[in-house]
Amino acid sequence: MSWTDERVELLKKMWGEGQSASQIAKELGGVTRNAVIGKVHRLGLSNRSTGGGASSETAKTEAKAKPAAAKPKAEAKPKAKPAAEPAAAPAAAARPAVMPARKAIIPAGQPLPPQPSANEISPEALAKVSEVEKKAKKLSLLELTERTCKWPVGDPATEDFWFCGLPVQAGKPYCEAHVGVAFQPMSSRRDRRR
DNA sequence: CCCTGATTCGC
DNA sequence: GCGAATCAGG
Repeated sequence: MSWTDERVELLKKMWGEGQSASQIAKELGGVTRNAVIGKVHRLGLSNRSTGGGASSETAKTEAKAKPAAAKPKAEAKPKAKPAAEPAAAPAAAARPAVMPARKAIIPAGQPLPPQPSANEISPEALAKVSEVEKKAKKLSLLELTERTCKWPVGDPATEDFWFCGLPVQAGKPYCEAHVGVAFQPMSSRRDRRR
């Protein structure tokens, strides 16, 4: 498998949506997540904050030891926009030309409501939670393990209290549904050193 | 053990 | 340029 335009495009799209490398790899097929990550890096879109802010947190407890590796800050985005540019309503009101910034025009696709919401739990996530709680294992505190969702349900002061107990996803304390309401944001894993 | 992304390095 | 191996961490 090679990185055709289409595949790269899908990669960019999914990565932009915050999909994990493994998910992207699975979707693409024929590649491993390593390949995806490698490509992501080569494309220079490893981190999604390009907004000009020079926010490279690499200075931590670094006494000395500086790898001094060549780090090309590849930027320069080609202008080619393959497709999906509505460009509708050109005859509308004149553009003030004082656009604050390039506000991405939403292609009006079907599944794309990733509006930059600050902190707001999606109704879907909440719905998923209540749905999940129905089939929760209702574990007691002592029954919790490393791999059981520790989301509390009910009032601890009463006997009507239990923990979700569903299998957790990855090192998180909750199952997928509860992780969804516990924290919104993207995968936050930072810090790299060597 | 599951997963995540990051980096290295031989190809 | 590519990606498996490896690393580092949740």
